[in-house]
Amino acid sequence: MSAPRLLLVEDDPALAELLEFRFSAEGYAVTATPDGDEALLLAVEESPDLVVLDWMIEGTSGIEVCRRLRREKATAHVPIVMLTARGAEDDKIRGLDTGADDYVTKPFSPRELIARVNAIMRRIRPALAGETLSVGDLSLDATAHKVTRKGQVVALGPTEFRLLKFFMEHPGRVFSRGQLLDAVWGTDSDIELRTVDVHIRRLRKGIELAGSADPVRTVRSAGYALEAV
Amino acid sequence: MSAPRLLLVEDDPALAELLEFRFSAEGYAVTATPDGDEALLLAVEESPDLVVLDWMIEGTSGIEVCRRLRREKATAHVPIVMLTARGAEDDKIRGLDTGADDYVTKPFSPRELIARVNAIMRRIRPALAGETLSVGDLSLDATAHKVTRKGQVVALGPTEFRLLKFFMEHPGRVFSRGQLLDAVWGTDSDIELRTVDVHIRRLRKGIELAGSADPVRTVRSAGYALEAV
DNA sequence: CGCTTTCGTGACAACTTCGTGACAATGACT
DNA sequence: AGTCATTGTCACGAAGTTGTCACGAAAGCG
Repeated sequence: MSAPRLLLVEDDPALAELLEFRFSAEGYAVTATPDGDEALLLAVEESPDLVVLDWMIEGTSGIEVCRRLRREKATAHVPIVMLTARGAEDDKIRGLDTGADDYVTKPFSPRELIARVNAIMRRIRPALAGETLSVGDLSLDATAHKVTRKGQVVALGPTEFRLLKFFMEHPGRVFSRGQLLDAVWGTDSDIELRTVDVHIRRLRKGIELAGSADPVRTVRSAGYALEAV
Repeated sequence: MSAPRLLLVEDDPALAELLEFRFSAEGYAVTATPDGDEALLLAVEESPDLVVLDWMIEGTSGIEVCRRLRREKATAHVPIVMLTARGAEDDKIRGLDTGADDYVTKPFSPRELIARVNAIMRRIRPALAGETLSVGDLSLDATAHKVTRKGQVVALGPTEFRLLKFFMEHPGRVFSRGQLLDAVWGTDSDIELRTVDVHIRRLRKGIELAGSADPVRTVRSAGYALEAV
């Protein structure tokens, strides 16, 4: 599964940047624009999985963007989360049936918005549920116990899953076989160091993909690492 | 290892001291100030990796500090964790709106705050735990076990890696073959002195780069040194 | 300049470390 | 009981690394 695409339409530069950063960290591929007209173009070109739309924006107003998105066949069913100002117009806006899937009233916490977006994404694309680690073209959903590489779902054994998860929690860092045993098998396991090699091999075999390089790096006489970025 | 730097802005002396102690124990290099204006100066001077900011502080208010940090180019992307009073929902939310990355409501447990800070640190700087040595156009990441010269990744054998690391920990200093044997091979190694020459050669070959001078200096009848700067 | 000392270099055999296929033991599930 | 996936170990060969040596070049020195 490829990273879920998100179109962010917000004209406050500070807020836009913050949200773009947070959503990127959350594993979304974010496209941002402050302009309503440009948003309509981008919505068609990039076919995002979800649109976060500020009510007050330059160019075409947020609510108009919302209507037009619904009218266009290509974007008619994109989930839309509206950012609305708190105040007198609140009820009026809510009353208008523009087709938004959710509203978040300003001021809001990024965390709250992310939670709502994640909730919608889970509904649309169930595999996105829960906490998602993401390193390079790998992504791992801890709660759903699923791993994907470049969008392709990947089958791993329980041990390989834990091993990959540990690596993804510390991308780029080299771990000795002993450290991996402690972290993945448990501190009081009495297991041969070389056993790690075998599971590394099984992990590699599991996530191998034609045309893509092996992200697991072996560092001779030191251990293994998951290639960051 | 370059410890992650943390700027603590808190005007309650007891709480400040407690947090400073706990964060130090957690491995952070903590700079603390009770004053908002001073915090802005320190943020530029020390370029901390993260700022913990109390909402209610002397001098410039917490939220104003937050805004100004974002406005300054040097500090625009520093993660900020706000400490807010319970029930001050508006403050909390406005804090996030101005660019804080997370908030913790008082009263909180130090453990909770530390957990949040650690979480953000992991997200922002995954390789933070990794010390990266840097001498001239060489840089060495010990935890990732990677060496680069002018950005180019360089492949070294284990011994060459340790040798270079030792040199980079003492740039410019001349070491005799005996000293190098003790430092890189271990005190109780029974190895020919001339073997060092061979590994110096292998190191040179490994990091050689067209157009760049050899940073390894031979000091006749004394030993070797890594050219500083 | 000749002599001595010190260093750079290529070669190489001994040694480590790693990848891989196979296999038996285990436990879950039918 | 039987099937199946998973797991830990091992043995073997491939690949990389290491310490040593021999020889020649370079540097100091009277």
